Amino acid sequence: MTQANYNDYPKIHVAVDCVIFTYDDEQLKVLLYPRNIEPCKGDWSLMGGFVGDRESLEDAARRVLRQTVGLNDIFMEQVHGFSNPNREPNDRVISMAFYALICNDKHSRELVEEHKGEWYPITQLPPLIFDHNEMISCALQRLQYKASCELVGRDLLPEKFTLTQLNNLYNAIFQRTFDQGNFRKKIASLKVLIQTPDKDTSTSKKGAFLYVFPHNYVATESRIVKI
Amino acid sequence: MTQANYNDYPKIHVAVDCVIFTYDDEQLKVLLYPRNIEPCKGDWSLMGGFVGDRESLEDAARRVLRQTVGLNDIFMEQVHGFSNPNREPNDRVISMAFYALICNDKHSRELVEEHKGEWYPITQLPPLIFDHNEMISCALQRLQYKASCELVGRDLLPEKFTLTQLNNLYNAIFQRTFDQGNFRKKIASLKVLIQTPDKDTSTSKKGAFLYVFPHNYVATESRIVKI
DNA sequence: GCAAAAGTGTTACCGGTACACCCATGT
DNA sequence: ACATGGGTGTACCGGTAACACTTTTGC
Repeated sequence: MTQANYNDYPKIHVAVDCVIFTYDDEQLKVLLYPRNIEPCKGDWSLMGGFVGDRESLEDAARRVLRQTVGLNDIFMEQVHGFSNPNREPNDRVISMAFYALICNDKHSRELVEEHKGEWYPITQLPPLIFDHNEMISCALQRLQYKASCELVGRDLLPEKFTLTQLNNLYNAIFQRTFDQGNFRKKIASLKVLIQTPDKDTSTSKKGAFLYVFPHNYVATESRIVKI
Repeated sequence: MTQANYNDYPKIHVAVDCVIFTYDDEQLKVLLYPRNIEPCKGDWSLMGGFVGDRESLEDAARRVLRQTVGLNDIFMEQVHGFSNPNREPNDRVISMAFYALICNDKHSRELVEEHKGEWYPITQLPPLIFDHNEMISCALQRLQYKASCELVGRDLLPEKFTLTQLNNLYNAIFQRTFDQGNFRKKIASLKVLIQTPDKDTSTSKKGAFLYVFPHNYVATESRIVKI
């Protein structure tokens, strides 16, 4: 009886790299780090880590995120596997890119600073090591796709937010402007957000109603944005 | 000067598994194989293979496809990485699922028979080993997404085909029926297919015009199907 | 003539877009 | 009163869906 014997097959270093998005100052931003080892020491890169022996890709990504921004329950999704044998000059590493969405006011700024992390607007990214720029492009595409199918505010905005904030978030994600009136109508038609009695008066005299996501919001059935 | 030293990090077996789609008998079908080693010997599975030391995931998938259906230039795309440490009972393997589209009349039936491959309609899949059923679900979703953004007939239909055939292909992919008149209008509006002078008379007395894709067709700008 | 598949036409409706307009309020 | 951002209303246009209809041909 033939038994599976995988010993003859090569084993390979497997890593994850995280495209961490946040929304701050009306911009979609990505968290970058100066690489601390040669080659390319000091160049900008995504935060990553190797996958452990008994660890799934998702577990590895969660671990990296915990160590990077100090958060446990983060929305996170596979983007693409990068596996060109020459993608790293020194050694052979296959890396799975992930993207994650975090609220700007919930993560640990101390942890980020400790590793000299910097938030870069998606529109003003520096050159990154290896294929990390490509990872970010792929991640943005995924985020746009997700945002076109469902409301993504829960993961990027504060608990309570105004429709204008949500509108601006979508502007930032798709790098275009959505008409205010039409955007509000669309959101209203989805019937998912809950209007609170509270108003935000920081940006207007009239004050804008604050909205929240329902507790168990998963996804909407209908498309939010045509892509 | 700190140099990258990855020796301390674990190495892992990496594999690819291929969801090979074809269109035959008005059905979308997937190629399955009886597993030839224990555990689960004889159970249905996708065709896969380990990734070589100096091989990208894509190269490994192409190699598997060549060995499986005897074709070189196949449309093929990453689906998702499956990495649960316990996904295979005997050993730890991370597998990248790919999906591929092949014309039913171009692949090598001898090769397929040699390994006892069987084409199963997507609607009548048997239970598969490990997480292979999940791989197929993910692959179908990807295919539907692709087919919603661009015409996929080139990879699944014969060189020349009728609009009814294309209509039926879309019915099979989305597992619903598209109205004949509306579908034809949609295809016409895309202005990508080229009508040949030839007709297919095998399924009708009147005969239906045969169409071809232009040589360098890549993708349409506008959506074909709302999803 | 009739059946069957190919192919065209008609109409109603829904949703997106553009844009004008009203509302509330602090200064 | 007026500027500012919040919020609403309207009119148009294009695409989609449902469905009826015509065409061609073999039997």
